[in-house]
Amino acid sequence: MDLREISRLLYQIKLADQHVASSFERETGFSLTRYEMLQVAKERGVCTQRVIKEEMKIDNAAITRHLKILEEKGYVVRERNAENHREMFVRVTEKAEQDLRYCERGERANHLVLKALSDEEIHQLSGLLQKLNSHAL
Amino acid sequence: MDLREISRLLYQIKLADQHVASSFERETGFSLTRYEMLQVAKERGVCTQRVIKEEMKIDNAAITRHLKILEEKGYVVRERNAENHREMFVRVTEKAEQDLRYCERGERANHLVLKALSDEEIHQLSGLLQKLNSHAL
DNA sequence: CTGTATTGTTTGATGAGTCAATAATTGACA
DNA sequence: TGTCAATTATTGACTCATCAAACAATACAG
Repeated sequence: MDLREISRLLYQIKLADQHVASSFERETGFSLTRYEMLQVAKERGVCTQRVIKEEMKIDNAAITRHLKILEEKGYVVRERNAENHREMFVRVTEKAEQDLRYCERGERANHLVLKALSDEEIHQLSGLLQKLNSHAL
Repeated sequence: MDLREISRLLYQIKLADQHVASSFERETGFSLTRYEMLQVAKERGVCTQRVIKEEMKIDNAAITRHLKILEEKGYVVRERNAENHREMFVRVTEKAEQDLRYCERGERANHLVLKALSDEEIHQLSGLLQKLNSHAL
């Protein structure tokens, strides 16, 4: 297993990410990251940006910027925690929930992965990625 | 298989890409993309940017910019094809070959993936990604 | 040949992510 | 109380990717 083979594999991951993320956005109208962000926020109920950051393993700066955009679009409401003014509470709006439900309903739900892989293979892939990601610092 | 599950999977791919690419760069000193680019160019011998673009499935603009950087660092030489002035020939230099050989030798060769996954699993992952990527336009 | 299409590369604008620096708030404690 | 450290969010500077537009060189149709 030499470096060349590894770089080939890693480059395949990069390509997969690019394809898959752009097709997700094309088909749902949501960027993958912001979709995930909304879902996390929705599942958590009202929560701070820190919680989202930890769950998504994304940079602080990215969180702030995405949430600003989501706020402008009316998908989330943000307000400082009155008891700890460092924290910012985030809550998804009814509008967001509607739009999410809408794009879930569309049978456009991501074709790319489903077309390429069987349920069994998707499950396998997910397991491998989880293993890989859990080894990252 | 609903959209939420899919987005989780896709987000895992994104995270894997980020982890893996940054650890590759940390450990080899080469950005994954530029490493791959040098390898492709090396394997092809003298070739045009178009060939690299097709092999790597990367945007034209990205190719130009990476190659400029590689040129500044003395890793490639570029010159116009005398017989077709639209084309740019690329050739990797001796310096590049040396530095590549050097970083291959280092037993630092990418730990992350190797630590996380067995050879068997890496093989599986590679197969799944290939399948996934071949379904992208 | 001469205009039109096509090809290969380059450039500019934009979006997403990082890290590092800063600000603001809180908590601990001498 | 006053200062020092830690926490949370924000901002700025940078990299890397994309798309679209521009460009120069070539090919080709009449």
